[in-house]
Amino acid sequence: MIQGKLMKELHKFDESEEMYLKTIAEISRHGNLVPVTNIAERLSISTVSASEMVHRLQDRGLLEHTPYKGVRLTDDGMNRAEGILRRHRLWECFLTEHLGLPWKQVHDFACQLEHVSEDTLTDALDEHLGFPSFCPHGNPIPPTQGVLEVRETTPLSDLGVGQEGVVLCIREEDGEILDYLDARAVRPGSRVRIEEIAPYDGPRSVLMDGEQQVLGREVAEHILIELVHGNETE
Amino acid sequence: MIQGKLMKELHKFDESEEMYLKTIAEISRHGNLVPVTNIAERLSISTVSASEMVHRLQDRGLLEHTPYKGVRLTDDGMNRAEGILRRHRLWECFLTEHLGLPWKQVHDFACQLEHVSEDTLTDALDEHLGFPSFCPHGNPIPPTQGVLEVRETTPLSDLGVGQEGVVLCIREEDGEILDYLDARAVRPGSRVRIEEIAPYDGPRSVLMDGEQQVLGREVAEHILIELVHGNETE
DNA sequence: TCGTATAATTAGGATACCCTTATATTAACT
DNA sequence: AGTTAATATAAGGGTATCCTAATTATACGA
Repeated sequence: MIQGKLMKELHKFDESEEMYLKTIAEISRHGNLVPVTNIAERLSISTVSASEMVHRLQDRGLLEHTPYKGVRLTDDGMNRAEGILRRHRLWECFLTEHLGLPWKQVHDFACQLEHVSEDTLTDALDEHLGFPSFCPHGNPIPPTQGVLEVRETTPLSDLGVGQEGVVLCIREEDGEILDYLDARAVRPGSRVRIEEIAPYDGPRSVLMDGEQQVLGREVAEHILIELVHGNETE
Repeated sequence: MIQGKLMKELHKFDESEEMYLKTIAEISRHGNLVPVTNIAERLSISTVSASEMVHRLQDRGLLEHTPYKGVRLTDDGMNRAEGILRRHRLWECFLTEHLGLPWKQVHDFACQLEHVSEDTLTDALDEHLGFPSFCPHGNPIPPTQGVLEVRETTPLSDLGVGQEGVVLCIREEDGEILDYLDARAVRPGSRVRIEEIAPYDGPRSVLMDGEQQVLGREVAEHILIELVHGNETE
């Protein structure tokens, strides 16, 4: 395909591809296979389209698809994905610290900016920000090289009544939840204790930095905690 | 077309459309009709494609096409275009002042970033930068509302031997030239005097901030000057 | 082992851009 | 007025990505 230079550049970063890689990386977290269905769901596209694209990405050597099982990123794919997360989180730092924007906007804008940052730009940004290790939501920023530091975390939803911890990060795949938690001043570093859990694994009453709050289980699943005390998960 | 939310957002800003509008705005500068051929040329696409797109843009009410004459942006189109230039130039300020990147990269990155900045982001950036009036190359930054301030400028190529002036801005449509001039320390504010013009309207020998330089006519056309002295254009 | 729910694929379409080649049309100069 | 060069349009293609509906293949629990 012979095509104009300028217009070609528009598609250089292949945003669609990047969205897939990022999504897969976010879902897989623990190295397990990611069902194509989940990808489709998260991207709000049909399973047929997702399936098609998965094939394309496999052809490009970015992932491996085990039919009826799921998908796993190759090293190449993982590198790409981490690059995107890196860009995303660095931009989040900038948007938060320098522009003072609220979490929701920070996330949404970063979702756009992550696709238009070449390494030179990203690295310059990194330096400008003082090489931060975590995004405003507490997620680690993948380094240019080397392995992403993994921290031991427990979803708030797994804590039992009386257990205490400190918020390490909020899983940021979902923009909505960030808005919700931003408004409730739930931040990395917040001290939290479960006061009560409603029947049927229902909403949690928690003490968050001394403030009484009620959080649904779904929300609690997205808040990752470092246990304090010697308390074991129930 | 019913389509996924996330993926839809990828194309929300319609980069192609924006490239056309920006290009047309840059070429037209003086309110004249822009031949479709020129648009095609600048975007490095075929005239057929450009023609097609011009029709689309006309249908969208962004421009008016007078066959065999050219194209003119409507008010809507102009607003869109100025929005893009505003974003582009604000990002250029950021990339220059805060990240310390060289002109060429600044321009290239801004070309990407300009398509992914909503108003909220742009305005926050504007504030963060202290509401600058000009980009690093001296081009005015269109305000959110109100009219773009127009300055009286003369292309360096129009100056005669002995005439003097101050560089106001470099027309930044072309990334290459920025690299070239960056390396030669040609900046807004530089003092320049024409020492000699080679035959056939050839290369200019100029004194630029005391430095002897030779600049081709093409390049000189892109350097816009404010005349000093009472010197009239020859 | 069988049946069902889940996953994958096939078939047929749509859209937005882009391309080349060939054919009109018009402007503009002699 | 007539010819030419510039401009526009028509015809036929291509790619990437998405869709729905219908079909086929598989895994896994009863």
